[in-house]
Amino acid sequence: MEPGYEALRLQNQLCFPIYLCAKEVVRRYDGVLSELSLTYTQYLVMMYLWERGQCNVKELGRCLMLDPSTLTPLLKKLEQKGYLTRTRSEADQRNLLLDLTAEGEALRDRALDVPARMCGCFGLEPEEAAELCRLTRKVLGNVCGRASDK
Amino acid sequence: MEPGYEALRLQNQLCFPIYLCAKEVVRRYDGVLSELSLTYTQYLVMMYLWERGQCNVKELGRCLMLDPSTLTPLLKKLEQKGYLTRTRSEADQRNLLLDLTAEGEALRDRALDVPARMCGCFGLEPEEAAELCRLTRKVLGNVCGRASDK
DNA sequence: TAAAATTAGTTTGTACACAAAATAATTACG
DNA sequence: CGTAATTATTTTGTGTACAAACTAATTTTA
Repeated sequence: MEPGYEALRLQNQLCFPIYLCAKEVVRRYDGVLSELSLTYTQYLVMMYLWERGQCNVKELGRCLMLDPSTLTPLLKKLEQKGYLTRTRSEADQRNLLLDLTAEGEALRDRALDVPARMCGCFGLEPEEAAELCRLTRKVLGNVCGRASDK
Repeated sequence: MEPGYEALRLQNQLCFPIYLCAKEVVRRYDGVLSELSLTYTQYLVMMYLWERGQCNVKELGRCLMLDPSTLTPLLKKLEQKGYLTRTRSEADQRNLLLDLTAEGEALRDRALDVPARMCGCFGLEPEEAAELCRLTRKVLGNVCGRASDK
């Protein structure tokens, strides 16, 4: 109708399908992960710990790109569920050390089929999945790099 | 190290770059949109209203894929900022009609350069952007369709 | 047409997500 | 060595985001 506003049309925004896609994927994960008493973000934390073992909040936040103020309450919840312990480092009391409990370790086996179940519902061919991975990583690299914004 | 857990490695999760990409893109938008006193989600609502004009909460939620309970407080904030009005429909008091104010309409011109500024920081070639759009829409279609999960 | 079912929106509760400020511990420096 | 600067985490405040329960209005139906 009005000219000059095409760029502002919702259907022309690349950000919109990206935003929706991420939101719905996370939602689908949450449905499956509820069986393990985990949310999507909690699942990311557990994957990190299963793979790398003990770490502190800063390192976890750097690898998952999460703010420490997001992690503090989340880690307390995982501790309450009995999946990890939070202990101040002897060497440097500023560092909070995160360690899996036996129950946290055991959860790994119960999570083994989650990736396959979720990947199946994406409905992408293998090459498409690889390309989606490449493109999202590319955008991520550009958007996060210090901006030459203006 | 341990065998059998490759599928659970963070680097093998397609969901992770999708999740990060969306989060960082929204964050970048928020930075730019703060000049207009809008958040990313509020910007989506304004784009819908700029394009389609009056609507009710249900229709807005259907098109933006947002829960009405997310929209209620968000719309109250947009009303407080003076960008829209919330009025019960005469014909059917259940419907809450959303209308742009003059200030809300005027905001459209101030938002005109947002798409170009943001698109530029994605750093994608036009074909890549088109492919990313296609792939995220495809995943969205599969993930949202009633699940043949299990 | 009066009760039942449906519909639209709001409220409540839980869980991210991050900026900014605050706190506590350690390191650097004068 | 003692104070300033730095570092790691937590707290506070704001803003989504959705499930479930709730309210009010309308439509269906017995």
